[in-house]
Amino acid sequence: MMLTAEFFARPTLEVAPDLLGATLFVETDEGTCSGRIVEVEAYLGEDDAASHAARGPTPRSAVMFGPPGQTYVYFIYGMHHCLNFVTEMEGTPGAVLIRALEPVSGLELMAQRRGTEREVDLCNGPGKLCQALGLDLGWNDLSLGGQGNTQILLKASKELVKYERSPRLGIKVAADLPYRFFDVGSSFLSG
DNA sequence: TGGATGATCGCA
DNA sequence: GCGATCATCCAG
Repeated sequence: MMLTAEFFARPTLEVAPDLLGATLFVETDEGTCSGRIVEVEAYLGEDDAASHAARGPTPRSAVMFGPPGQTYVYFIYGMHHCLNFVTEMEGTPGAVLIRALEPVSGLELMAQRRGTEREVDLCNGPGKLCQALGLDLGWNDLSLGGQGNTQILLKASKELVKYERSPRLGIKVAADLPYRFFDVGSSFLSG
């Protein structure tokens, strides 16, 4: 069962834990890679100072105010990309940051892109997984599925994932909010 | 523990 | 325009 925009058209804090266990597929000219989502973070609107949407829409954050299910990919620290999926109804900002994956397929390609053979180091961080999957700004504001030889897909989980919450990592404001969700038993987490 | 490295955004 | 900031990663 593939996840569609409908899955994301609800409160961000409900979508975030439900994404745990889902499988993310990224198809490119080089091949297809996939991984099981084991760690995410929720970013809200004006009540969340750490969110790019906290001060209203900007050229970058406008995607977060758009229709649910769209990708939100941004460039940070001069060298890394981060992948989110937009949540909430159109007009209401929200997104879920994908922080870590358990590699499932395309490990050879991911290892080549990452420059390491260590399976545990391929996707255990938001920047790492974008590098492993070949994601950059060209993947921003895309719909799930779509057409052509490059596409991004999400397959729902059949299992019930046991997860925990914690404060989000790598932020200095709103650092107390417990908006990080992670698979308790996974050994592919970031941090 | 700090340096790389450049887009983004608020304010001038 | 300008400079502070940044949802990170890696070497040392």
